Amino acid sequence: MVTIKQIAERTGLSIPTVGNILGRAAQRYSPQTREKVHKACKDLGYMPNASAKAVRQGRFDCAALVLSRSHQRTHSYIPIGLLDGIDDELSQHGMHLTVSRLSDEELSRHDFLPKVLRESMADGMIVNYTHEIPQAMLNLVHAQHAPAVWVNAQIPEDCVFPDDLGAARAVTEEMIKLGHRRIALVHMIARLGREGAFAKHWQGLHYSVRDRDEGYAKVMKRRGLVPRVLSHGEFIEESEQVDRCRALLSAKDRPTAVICYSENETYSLIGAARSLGLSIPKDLSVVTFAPASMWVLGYEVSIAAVPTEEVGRRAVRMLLEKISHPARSHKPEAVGFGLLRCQTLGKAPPI
Amino acid sequence: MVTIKQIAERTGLSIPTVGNILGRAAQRYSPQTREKVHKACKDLGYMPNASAKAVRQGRFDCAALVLSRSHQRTHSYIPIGLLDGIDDELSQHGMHLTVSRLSDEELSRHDFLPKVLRESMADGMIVNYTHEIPQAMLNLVHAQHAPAVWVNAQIPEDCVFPDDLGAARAVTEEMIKLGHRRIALVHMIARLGREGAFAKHWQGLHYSVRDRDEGYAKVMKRRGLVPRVLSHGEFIEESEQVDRCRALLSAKDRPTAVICYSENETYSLIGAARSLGLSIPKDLSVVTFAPASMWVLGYEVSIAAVPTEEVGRRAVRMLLEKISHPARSHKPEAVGFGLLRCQTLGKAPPI
DNA sequence: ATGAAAGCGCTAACAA
DNA sequence: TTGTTAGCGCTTTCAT
Repeated sequence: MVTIKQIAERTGLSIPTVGNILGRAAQRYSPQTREKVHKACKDLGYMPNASAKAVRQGRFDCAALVLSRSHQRTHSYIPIGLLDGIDDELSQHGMHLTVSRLSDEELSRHDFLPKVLRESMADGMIVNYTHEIPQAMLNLVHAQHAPAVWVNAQIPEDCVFPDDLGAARAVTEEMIKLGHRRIALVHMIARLGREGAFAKHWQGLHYSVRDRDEGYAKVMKRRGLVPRVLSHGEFIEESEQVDRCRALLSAKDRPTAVICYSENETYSLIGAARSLGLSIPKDLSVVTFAPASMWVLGYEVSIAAVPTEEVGRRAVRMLLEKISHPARSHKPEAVGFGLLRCQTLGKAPPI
Repeated sequence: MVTIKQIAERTGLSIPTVGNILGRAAQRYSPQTREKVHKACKDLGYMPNASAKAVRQGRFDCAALVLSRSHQRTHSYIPIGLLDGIDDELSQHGMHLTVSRLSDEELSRHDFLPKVLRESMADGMIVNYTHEIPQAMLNLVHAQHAPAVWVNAQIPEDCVFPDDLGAARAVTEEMIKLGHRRIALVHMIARLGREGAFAKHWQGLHYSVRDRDEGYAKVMKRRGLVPRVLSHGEFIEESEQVDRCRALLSAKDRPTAVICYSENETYSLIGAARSLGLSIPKDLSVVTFAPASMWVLGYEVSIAAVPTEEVGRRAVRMLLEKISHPARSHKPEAVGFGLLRCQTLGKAPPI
């Protein structure tokens, strides 16, 4: 490892001189000296040691992202947008990111915690522990003595999450504006855990399940329309999902517009629609919640675009605030969705 | 921040005593003293400062994961398995992970590099820069003076990647063993960049495109069969993909088995098959490359399971080797796929 | 414009 | 069994 000491020796200057020139006080020195130092650095391939700086400054210039690992099977992906948003915003402030995953089992065993939670190495944490946040998790974060911001979760304070409620409302309103009256919400609730249990009363489900349902249902009722949901409170085997969609779409009073909870439902629904000879969007409009535009069976689907990247950015900004003023707490921030209108959303057919 | 100094003051012991008790030399001290120290730590909420340790030990106990950001639009996801594999293996060795993304544009601007590449903060790096690795990238990594391992890329040394060649061979062999003769490979090459250009001769494409094609084609030829690929050397609009699959499947000599490059093709292909009334796997077998099992229109699709997690683990092991012995270089490691047989792979229909 | 001295939190060698 | 001393790489006064 090349150190400023070596640069000092090579240039015949003192250690602080080199440090100052490479740091914030460069203008105090003569151009020649500066040049000499920079040349030596280039020659030797010097890079500052982030840890030494951190020790001295009492600040890591680092944020930790804690990811929940509990639902690995069902959520095979990390929203890359979250990483993008977080990392972009962090690097604008000269900070970097360390990442760690934490499973439910590890929550209890204090001897088996990830390093990020055992040692201090970050100025704050962004916690992506979205489903019901266990007390043990709150304790762990508290034990860190570091400011924390939750993403993708609704808690009383210090959290940033996509505004699923507003988005569901907006999509429903938009469909009604297009003349739709029979609008359904399709959400095949996934099996929770190994035992095949599923949630009652939203228990153990991500808040978006409740909020998307609620936003949709409230607007429907306010307009005097009847909400129809396939299918909360019931677990549907993957193998049956298409059939259930077919049943929904072949009923006499079939919906003319469907809001899908996510990509999964969209594939089944559009597949079912095609197999019934329904054409999109003439006979059926489809909008789905998704992070980015998606093509299904030749259609570019209209999207309520989950603002994952913006959530990341806002979380970082909130975290930086908290790092500066640890005492202050912040109100929950709901980040608005974009509504991306593509081929699959159109006027209601005449009835 | 709570330091061992404060623990020392509170317990009336010396700083090194506290440090030793919390570190590797605990057994040298009396149970009472140890207990006193541990109690004080718990009371004050002490956590060791990772940076201070790093400075002193000349070792960060940290690996950096550098992600390419270049194909953000098309690759909206990070394979979580990679993170899982890397982080699991790292934490078994008391190390943690920092993450950074790097776009093609940033490669050139040395003033706009991510911190991980400007400062030293990791003992080594895992580089996930999969498409043609630019010289600038190699220079950057070299400038770090830190050992590096590439994942998901084929370079002359120090890389770990999924064995797409072997997997394609294995899948093709398996289909032939089941009696299939007319086997096709479906891969709708994605548009590269904004201009809609697409690759010739695999240029600018991920190695898996070439290797999956090659593995498939070689086995076909060796068995005296004719490889049929939809469609290399041609860019197919998303809106046309289903129609192209329909064309493929409605020809008189239609394939009885299809290997899909990825999820995308699988949706289109199975959609087309269903719309033609083909039943799966009676009339048509389907296998796709994918990270995990997937359900499409009611079928659980047979999978060549990309061993992303294992790639991560192996990369870490190779990296640790390199950290211990920086001079040694390692031969490329190809990690085998699992073949997950589900509903969509069956015997060839009688012709 | 440059350097000397001190110290961040932790650890390792050695002394007592 | 415990304490002393020294030092990792860097930054921050404060002299010169």
